[in-house]
Amino acid sequence: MAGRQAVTTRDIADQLGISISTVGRALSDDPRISRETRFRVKEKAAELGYVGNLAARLIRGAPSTVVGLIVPDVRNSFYSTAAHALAQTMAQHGYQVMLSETDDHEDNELAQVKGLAAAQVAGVIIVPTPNPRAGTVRLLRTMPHVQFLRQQDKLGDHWFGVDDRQVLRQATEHLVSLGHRRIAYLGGPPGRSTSTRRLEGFTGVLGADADPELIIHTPPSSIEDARRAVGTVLSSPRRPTAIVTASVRITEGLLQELTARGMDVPREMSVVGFGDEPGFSWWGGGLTTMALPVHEVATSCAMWLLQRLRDTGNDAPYNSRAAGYLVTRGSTDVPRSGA
Amino acid sequence: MAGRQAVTTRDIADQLGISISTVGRALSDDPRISRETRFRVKEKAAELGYVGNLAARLIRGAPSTVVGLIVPDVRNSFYSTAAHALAQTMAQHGYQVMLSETDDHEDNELAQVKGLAAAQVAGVIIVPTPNPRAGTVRLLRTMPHVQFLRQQDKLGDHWFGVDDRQVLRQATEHLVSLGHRRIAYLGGPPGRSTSTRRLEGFTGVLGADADPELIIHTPPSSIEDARRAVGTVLSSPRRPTAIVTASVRITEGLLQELTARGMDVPREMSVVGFGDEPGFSWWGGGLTTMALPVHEVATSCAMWLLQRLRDTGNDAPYNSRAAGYLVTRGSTDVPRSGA
DNA sequence: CTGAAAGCGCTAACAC
DNA sequence: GTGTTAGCGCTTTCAG
Repeated sequence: MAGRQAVTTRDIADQLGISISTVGRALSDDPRISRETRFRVKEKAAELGYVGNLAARLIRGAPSTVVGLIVPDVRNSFYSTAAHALAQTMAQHGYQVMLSETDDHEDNELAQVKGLAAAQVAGVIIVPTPNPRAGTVRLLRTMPHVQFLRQQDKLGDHWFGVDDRQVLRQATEHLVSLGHRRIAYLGGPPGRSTSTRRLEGFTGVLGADADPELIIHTPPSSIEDARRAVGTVLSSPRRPTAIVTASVRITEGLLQELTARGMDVPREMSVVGFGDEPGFSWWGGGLTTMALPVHEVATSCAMWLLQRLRDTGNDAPYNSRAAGYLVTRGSTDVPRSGA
Repeated sequence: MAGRQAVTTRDIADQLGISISTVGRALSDDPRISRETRFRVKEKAAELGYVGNLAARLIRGAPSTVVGLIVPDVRNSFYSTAAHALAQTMAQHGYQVMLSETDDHEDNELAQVKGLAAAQVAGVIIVPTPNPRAGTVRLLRTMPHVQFLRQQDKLGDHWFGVDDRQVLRQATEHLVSLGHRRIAYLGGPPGRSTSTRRLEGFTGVLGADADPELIIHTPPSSIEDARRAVGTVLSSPRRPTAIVTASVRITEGLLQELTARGMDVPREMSVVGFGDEPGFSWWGGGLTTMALPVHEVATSCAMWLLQRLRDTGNDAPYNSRAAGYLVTRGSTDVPRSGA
């Protein structure tokens, strides 16, 4: 690399033989500065490759132009979609995005929130861990923030997500309407707000027909555990005629396992997935699945935060719960033998 | 939100009736400060929820703890993988990651680089656009940076990527070894360094057998264009017995189109994909494809940058070209009729 | 062992 | 129309 030292307003002032404040004013198009001086300053700035020092502005009390995004893992398509929507929306409005991952560990979460606070971010969008540390809660209270997808009461009442209950309700209703009664549910363990509500959506529809033995909780991001769970379900004496899943990774595990076992879908087993990833459409005869408007939700979330940053007073609770929609493809059919 | 105002060292000093510098020293474990004072200061700091102001440190010349990542679009699995590897590695070493997207547009790229420069980032990892603006080049020269995946000579000689030529060579050799001669190539337009080298890998193996009519360039991130290209290839009078692709999205488009047409793979057509996305393993009888060690490459890239930030002197050229490997599944077989 | 003071780059009040 | 000055939060001399 070459010129380590960044050029400052002082450099410009010195080279032009004028004062630093004149330079500052010229650069910010202050009307008091003569057209000519303004021109000379800007020309020199361009020539030297001047780039303002945000840190210096920040310290003077200028509003920060950075927002933080805290997610478990960007590789998860929900979160990469969110990161994209956020980066896009924020860039359009002159903001920058700081990316933090928690790996769903509360200590990482706290460390990241501290980092963002130290960096003076203007606001934060967070997918909280199941049980945030007290420090995390306290720190977040000092900065504008919104929760995305997951919801944690202690973290305040600003939330953008999908209607998890509705999503699983609709998935389950679809199977029930086809005649299924013995349906297995593969989801994340309760504790995460999303998992809890998804399970509620499922049991809400199935009522007394819900068989506790066919409700299996696995770590929602482990494909391996999901595959094992599928094995358990299939070898159950009360083997189901259909399976619904409540996480993208679990869905992927399910598809892998069913493929490996050469299961005949939908003849032997109907399947409804969660989310609509690229490969889902060509799995077998196409996977029937619940598509989620993640991009839209993330964009709304970003827009709301922007608005919130402008209007520092407004702090009214805000909740947005977007609906998912069923994409019917080839993986669901009526049960072979009446359940 | 509550306490807008962040607490400063001054607040701590005032409340304890000591000087600001003592507080600063205590917080940084300066041995000159008595054990007791140090303790009182830290306790007070914790009580008030003190978080150092990075901007203030920065302006004093402290090294920045932020690195920038510039990618076309994080939703692309290559880049989300990179973002994850980077975030993870950097967090481990006390750095933070600023995420910038270019959407492959050079003006966005310039704007993002400017933003990162203004934010005083310590370094940058960039997937450059095909033709960076002069300003981008000039600005990048002033900060430590590494190129990731794509390579652009003007941007310097630090690069981490995969051996694109080798990847397409191996893919093509696999088909040739099965007996294919009439092979179509679906890749991005030359101009991007990666596309050029991938095409070279293909033509290098096929030599005189390469049929210009069967080499089709489409925007590497457009599934739609890829699908159309597949149509073109299939209706060609010199219809190929096999197809290789040179981008993930194009591969996805190909799979969709072949599925839609009910093509019998590998009997009617052999196919080798690019990258190994989750769904590829269950497409048809499994997609034979070139897997790429993106995570490993990204991690090395991050580690190298860290090292580079420490050792400010070292600026020797560094190139790393990781090999991809063939994953043989069910989508390739010997040609039905001798080519 | 602790305090006072300077200064990083920038802006805004206050001169002239 | 332009210059001077002060001060943001922090570290780092230089004095005690």
